[in-house]
Amino acid sequence: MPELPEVEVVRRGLAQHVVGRTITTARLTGVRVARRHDAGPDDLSARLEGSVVEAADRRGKYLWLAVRRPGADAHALVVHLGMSGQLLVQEPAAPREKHLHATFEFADAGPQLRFVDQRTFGGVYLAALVPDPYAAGTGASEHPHGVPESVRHIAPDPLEAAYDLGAVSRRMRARQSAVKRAMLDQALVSGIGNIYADEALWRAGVHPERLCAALTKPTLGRVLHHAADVMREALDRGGTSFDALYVDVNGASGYFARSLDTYGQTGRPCGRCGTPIRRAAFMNRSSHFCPRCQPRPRIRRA
DNA sequence: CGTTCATCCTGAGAGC
DNA sequence: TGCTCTCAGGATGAAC
Repeated sequence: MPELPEVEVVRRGLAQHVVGRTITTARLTGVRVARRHDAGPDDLSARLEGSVVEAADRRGKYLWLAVRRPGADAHALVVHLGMSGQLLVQEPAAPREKHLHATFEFADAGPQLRFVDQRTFGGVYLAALVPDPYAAGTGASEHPHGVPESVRHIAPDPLEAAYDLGAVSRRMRARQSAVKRAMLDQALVSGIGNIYADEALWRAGVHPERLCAALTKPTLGRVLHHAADVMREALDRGGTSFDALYVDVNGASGYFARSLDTYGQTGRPCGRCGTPIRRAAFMNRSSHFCPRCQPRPRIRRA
């Protein structure tokens, strides 16, 4: 479940069903699912055995479990869901999903944690925890265990206290690139993907290919404000599910798909002006927008 | 700095 | 029925 609301739904499921339990066995199928774990799948399995899950944390689309073996430092079991990854909490006797890549068993012999991913763009790996480079410095951090070293380059997402909308819009304005490209840059602001970028731009009435530098600061602020807003609304409805690929840890779908105004609405009337929503290729993927509410940039880029 | 493009995979749906 | 083509919630690295 790729974007922030969907990943947060999964994180909450992990907090409820996995935190506090002790991992006895981690079974990885093949090498691909653990390809980002440099020492290989066997090392990952071995290092997880006997670990207690202390927390389920997230930044943007990156999810991790803080795990600790008795007497050792905490580490992060990082999970990225990619395009089609799922984390499911299932009884040991439950049938194996077709694209099951990892199974985590617990000392209580209760439900297992399973990683299922049709396309295997996602994966799991173990990483050291380092101090959050974006921590505000004052008071308690939202990430008391820190962040995985591999997540250091990921900027705070709009639902974090460390998120600074003013700073992001300032950095954005300095860019000579399309506004949608900047919104999808996880090192600038994290958690936004193709769906919520299109939705936020529709709400703000900004064409995805407008140059950041050509937009006013208030306009950029509005775009970012809408991005946070639409993701909060989606989270309230359990995320966006188009099919069975995007479900929570119990296999349940979210209900935000019916609330989408542009994404996947090609040809349907714009909710504001009735003009048919258009789809255009952009960054090797698709943008959806209203050609009337979101006029094209006047100057075409070379 | 930026951008485009390819790549990693599987499956669904359209058109022929 | 089957074939080909396009498309899909993402991230990364090469080449320009």
